[in-house]
Amino acid sequence: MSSTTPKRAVFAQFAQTAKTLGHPARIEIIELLAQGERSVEALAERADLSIATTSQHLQTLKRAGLVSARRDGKFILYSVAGDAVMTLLSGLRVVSEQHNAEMDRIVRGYFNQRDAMEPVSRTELLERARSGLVTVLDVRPADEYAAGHIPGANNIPLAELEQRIGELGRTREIIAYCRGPYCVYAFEAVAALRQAGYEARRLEDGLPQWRAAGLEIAQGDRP
Amino acid sequence: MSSTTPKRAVFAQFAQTAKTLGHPARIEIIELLAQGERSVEALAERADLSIATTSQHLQTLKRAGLVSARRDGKFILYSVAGDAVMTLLSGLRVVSEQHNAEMDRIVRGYFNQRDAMEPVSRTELLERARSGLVTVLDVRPADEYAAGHIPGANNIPLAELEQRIGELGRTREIIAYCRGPYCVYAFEAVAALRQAGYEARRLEDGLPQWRAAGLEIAQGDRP
DNA sequence: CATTCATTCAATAATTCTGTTGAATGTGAT
DNA sequence: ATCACATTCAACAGAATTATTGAATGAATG
Repeated sequence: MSSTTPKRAVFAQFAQTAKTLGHPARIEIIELLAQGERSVEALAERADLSIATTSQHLQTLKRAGLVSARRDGKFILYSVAGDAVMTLLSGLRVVSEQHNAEMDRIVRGYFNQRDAMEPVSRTELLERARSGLVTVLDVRPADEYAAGHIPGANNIPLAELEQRIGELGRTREIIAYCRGPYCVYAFEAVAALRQAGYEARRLEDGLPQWRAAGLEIAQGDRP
Repeated sequence: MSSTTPKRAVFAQFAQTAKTLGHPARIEIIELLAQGERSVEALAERADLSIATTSQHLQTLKRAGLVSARRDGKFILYSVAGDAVMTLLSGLRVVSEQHNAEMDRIVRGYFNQRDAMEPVSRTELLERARSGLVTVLDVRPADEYAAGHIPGANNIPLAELEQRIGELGRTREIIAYCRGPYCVYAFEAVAALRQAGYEARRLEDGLPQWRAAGLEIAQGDRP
C-alpha cells in the first residue's frame, strides 16, 4: 500500500502554488491585478519590470491558475482568477504580519511615527465622511481612480502629492486610501501629509475590500 | 519620494512567507504538526526524511514564523505557530483545488471510483453515528489516535488495515477519517474498504477541523 | 499581403535552494 | 566527568529559479 506517491503529489501541488507566490514581483502583479484587468505592458510599467520579465511572471501565475487571461485586440488582459486567490493573499498577509518580526521592523522603521500606523476602519470613515469631518483622499494613479473610487474621495496620485499638497484644506483630517491594507501608497501619503503638518491617517482597507463589502463605488475622474 | 524601497520590502516579506511553503516536505511537516507537537526525529520518520534535512526544513519554517519550538528534555518539540498558519494552508488548498486542473487529475486518477470521493460532512456524521447507522474509523497511527480522536471511533491505522479488515462489521457503512481534507490516509482507506466489498466513505474534514469546530474529543487507545 | 506592435519563446549566466555528509552543540543519565 | 543521544551547524555538489537579450508568434491595420 504505497501511500507515498499520491500523498506526495498532493503536497507537491500545494507547494507549487505556494512557490508561485514566492516572488515579490508576482505578489505585486497580483496586487495590481486586484484593481482590474491589465495588459502586460501596463503591469510592466507599474511594477517597474521589463516586458519580458513581466510576461514570464504572468505565465508562471497562469500556469498555477492564479490569474487568467483574455485577448482584447492587440492586448492580452490579465486578471485575478478568483476570490480564493485574494483570500490566499490575505492569509499570507496575516501570517506575515503576525509572525514576522521583520515586518514590524520594516514598516515601523520606515514611518517612525507610531500613530501614523493607526488605521481608520470602513465604518468609521463612513460616519465621519457623512458628518463632513474628514477629507477622503485616493492616492492611486488617475486611471485607477477613474475606474472606481469611494464616493466623495479626491484623487491626488502619490507621485503628484508633493506638488499638489496645497489643494488640500488644513481644517479637516485627511484619510488616505489605496488598493489594500498593504498597498504602501497610503502609508507614504500619510507620512508625507504629516510631515507637511496635516492631520492624516490611512484607511484600514483599500478599494477592493470596499467593493467586496458591497459599498457604493463612484466612477469617473471627479469626486 | 522613493516609494519603491518599503513597498518592495513588504512584498518581499510576503514572498518570503510563501516561499517557505514552497516545498512539499515543509507542507507535509506542517500537516503533521497540525496534529500536535512533535520532535524532529518523529517528524523525520513520518515524513520519510533524514534527520538533518528535517531539522533544516524546521529551521526554515521557524525563521518564517510558521512553527515554534520548545525544549523538553533531550527533545525539541515543534508545533504550528498559530491558527493563521492553518488558515493560510487552507487557502492554499482551496486555490490549488479550484484552479489546478492537475490536482483533479492526480486525485481522481489515483482513485478512479468517482463516488469514493463524495465526502460526509461533520453534521451528517454526527447524526448517523448517534443513530448507530455507521462505524467511524480513525485510520491514523495509533499514537495520534491516542492523543485525541472522535468519540466512538475505532482505530485501525492504514498500514494495518489489510490484515485487520475482518474486525469491521459489514452491516454498517464505514466512515473513515484522518488528519484533514487532504490527508490521504482516509482516501486510501476508503479505496481499500470498497475493494474488500465494504460500503465506505470518508469524512470531509479531519480531526483538526473537528477540534476547531469545538466538538467533543476522546482520548486514550480505546473508542 | 505586408507591416506594426503586444506578447511570448529560447538561451544564457548569476544566484539561490536542496540534500548529504560529518562535525559540533547542548542536555540528561551513568 | 564522561557518555549517549537529539538536534544543529558547516560545507559541498547538484538542481532549480531569475533577469536579460534577441528572435519568433500572432492579431490588427492599412
